[in-house]
Amino acid sequence: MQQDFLQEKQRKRAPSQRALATRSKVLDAAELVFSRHGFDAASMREIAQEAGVQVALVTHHGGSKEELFWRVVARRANDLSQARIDALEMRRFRGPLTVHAIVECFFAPYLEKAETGGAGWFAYARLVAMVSADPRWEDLAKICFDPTAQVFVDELVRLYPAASQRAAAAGFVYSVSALLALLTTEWRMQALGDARSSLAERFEELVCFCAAGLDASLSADGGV
Amino acid sequence: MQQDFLQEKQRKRAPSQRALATRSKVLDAAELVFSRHGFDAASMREIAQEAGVQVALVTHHGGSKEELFWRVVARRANDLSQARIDALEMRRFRGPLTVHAIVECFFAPYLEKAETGGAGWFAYARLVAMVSADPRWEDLAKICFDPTAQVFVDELVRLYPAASQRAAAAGFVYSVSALLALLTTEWRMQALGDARSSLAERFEELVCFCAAGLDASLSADGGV
DNA sequence: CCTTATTTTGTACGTTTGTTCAATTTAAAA
DNA sequence: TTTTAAATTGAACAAACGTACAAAATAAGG
Repeated sequence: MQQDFLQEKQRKRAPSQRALATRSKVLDAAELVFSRHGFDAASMREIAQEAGVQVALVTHHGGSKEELFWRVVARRANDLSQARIDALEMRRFRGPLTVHAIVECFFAPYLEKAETGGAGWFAYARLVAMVSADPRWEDLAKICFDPTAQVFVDELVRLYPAASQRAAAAGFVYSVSALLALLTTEWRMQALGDARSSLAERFEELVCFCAAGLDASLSADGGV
Repeated sequence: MQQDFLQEKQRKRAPSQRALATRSKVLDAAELVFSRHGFDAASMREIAQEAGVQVALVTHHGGSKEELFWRVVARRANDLSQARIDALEMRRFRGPLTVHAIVECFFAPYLEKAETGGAGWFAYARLVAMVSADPRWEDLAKICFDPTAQVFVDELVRLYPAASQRAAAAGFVYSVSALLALLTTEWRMQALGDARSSLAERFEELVCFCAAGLDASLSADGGV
């Protein structure tokens, strides 16, 4: 479902361990630099420098700049999507789903990965925000994000049969945008509020926010 | 409060009417092109072509590319901020404020301008989203957006005395991010939902979403 | 009308960009 | 060990970028 939108050319030999390591370094560096400057302001040369390799190696492992961005985004997308689907399935065994539970199953897996998986996941959140905001990445979003999103939207519709698919999708987009705001615009919040709090606390607070918002807008919805 | 962060050089003559017209054309074109491609992918040459003038004229009226972006954002910021403050003041006369009313006073003025003020306001929403998402524009946001935002956050704190300033600011940021999502990522929603609806309908739905979310997260908040 | 500040034109400069390619080194496969 | 596919190097390319500047055209102020 994920490896087939830009396949490698056919190989006659297995890649060396060093080659695999460099490929990882390149993708890590690209992830970091893309998240730092955005797609356009990021340069292949800075990515190369960050990875400690030659510029041509970035092209060799990542393809064109645009292909490289696709690869970086797609690399973590499967992992995260699977964790979300799993969380939803697990949650089903513990009784009927609530809005709060649905939102939590979508949000929590990222939090877990971000807290245990290192800085890469934090950079990744910024990339997701870029993809979600820029129509230029519409196809990428369609492939990497939409299938999982659709599962959760469907779950919302099942919970609010009177609500329209459109309203559920809208509420879901609002929720995700709030999540991305939490992850990417801490500087904005610190400018408006004072004290700090842990990431986990803010997550729980956000889940409440979104669950209540979804409940209100989907309960009120006429269902056209 | 708004014209003094990048002043013009002192003039000995009033600008001609043609000059003012071209300046407007340049700012309009810049607004359009910035919103189309983002700051980095936008080029001074495309802005010039869009405005139908020479490249050097864009520099002459807008300054450097970065200064030009500041001018474009600041141009509508005052107008919109004033409308929001006015809406809040007007609303006070009609009885005590509710969360729903506070959110509506912040959201509605933009809707009104977008529906009557032409395509520029739609492009402007994308610029606001860029400024809000990119730390590079922190100072710009601080000058153009924060004062008004602070007023609304304070209003929330007044309504929920037990809630912390931090929680109120977070809820406000979530709400604004959802508003920007509504205005800038219609393509994402259409991918997940089916039927369409009017902008005004979606606005009212979003106000419900945010009001309920704010109420839930600010009522639950311990108030540290 | 005359003066000259300002606006507009046209062009050019130096830099950085993404991408390409031949040569060299490395290591998988036989 | 030999072969050779793959990885890596280093350099170069044309194109596009933001910016600067002198010359020409325009119009405000007196």
